[in-house]
Amino acid sequence: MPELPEVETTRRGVEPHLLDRSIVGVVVRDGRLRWPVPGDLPGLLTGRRIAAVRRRAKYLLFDCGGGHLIVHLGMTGSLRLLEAGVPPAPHDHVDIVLDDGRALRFRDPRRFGAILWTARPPGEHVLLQGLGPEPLDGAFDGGYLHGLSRGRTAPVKAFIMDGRVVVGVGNIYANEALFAAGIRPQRAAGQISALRYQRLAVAIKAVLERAIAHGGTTLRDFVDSTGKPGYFRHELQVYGRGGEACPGCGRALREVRLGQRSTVYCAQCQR
DNA sequence: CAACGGACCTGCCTGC
DNA sequence: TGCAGGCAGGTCCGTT
Repeated sequence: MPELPEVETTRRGVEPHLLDRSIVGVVVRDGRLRWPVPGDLPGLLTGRRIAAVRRRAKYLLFDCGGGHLIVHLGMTGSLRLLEAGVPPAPHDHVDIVLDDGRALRFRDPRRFGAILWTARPPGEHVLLQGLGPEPLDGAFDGGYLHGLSRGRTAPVKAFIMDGRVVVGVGNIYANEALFAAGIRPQRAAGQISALRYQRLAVAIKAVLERAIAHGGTTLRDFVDSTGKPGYFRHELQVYGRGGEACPGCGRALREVRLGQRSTVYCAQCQR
C-alpha cells in the first residue's frame, strides 16, 4: 500500500487523537512482522505520553519522550484509531491502548511492516540512516537529481524509487510522475538533461501533494485512520491502465516489467 | 560503488 | 469446482 501520501494521510489522521495521550497498555497478538516486534514493547510503552507524531520517508515516528516508536506499514499495513471494545479481525497484530479507552490498531496481512523502538534520536536508527531527502522539501529539486544521476545507467524509474536518492516515491507515483514529466521510465538516469530533471522534480512534488489532498491511493488494502479508503485512485493517469487510451494522445498505454515492477507509460508522450 | 535478483508473506485473480 | 501460477503499494540483503 503505502507510499508517502498514504503514510502522510495516516499520520495526519492519527496525530490529533494521540497528542498528549498516555499509553496504558499494548497488546501484541502476532509479533512476527518484517522484524520481530520487541518482546518488551508493552513495558517500553506503557505509561508514556505521546508528544508528537512525525514522518520520515515512509516511517511513522511516535515521540514518546525518552524514546520513539518507529512504525512502517510495508505493503499492506494500516493504522486505525478505534473505540474501546472493537474485537480484533484477522491480521490485527498490535493494539496500543490509550488513556481515553481508544486503541491505535496495526493491521498488516502480509506482515512486511515493522514496529520498532529506539531510545536514541530516530534519525540515528540504522533504518533511517542514509535516506535521501524528502521529496516535498526545498532541498529536493531538478538540480539535485541531475547532479546525482550523472554516470548512472539504471533506468530513471529505478533511480527515483531508490530511497537513497529520494524517499517516498513508490511504484504508483513513480509511474505517474514520469508520465507527467514526459520521460520514458526505461531511459538511463545518467542521460537525462537538467531541464527534464527539473520537470521531473516538479512532477514528483505535484503528484505527491495531489495524492495527499485526496487521502492517498487505495488499490486494495489501504485505509486511513478512520477506516476509509483514499480517493486518488480515480486520479491516476497511467498506473493500472495498461492497454487503455493515453490521457494525453489517445494511443494505447504500454505495460512492461522494469526491475520486477509493473511499469506503464505512453510511448508517444514519454521519451 | 552501482545494478540486479531473490527474499520475506498473504490474498486475490486468472486460466486450465 | 479446484488448483497452480502470477501478481500486488516496500525494501533489505547478497552477489556480480
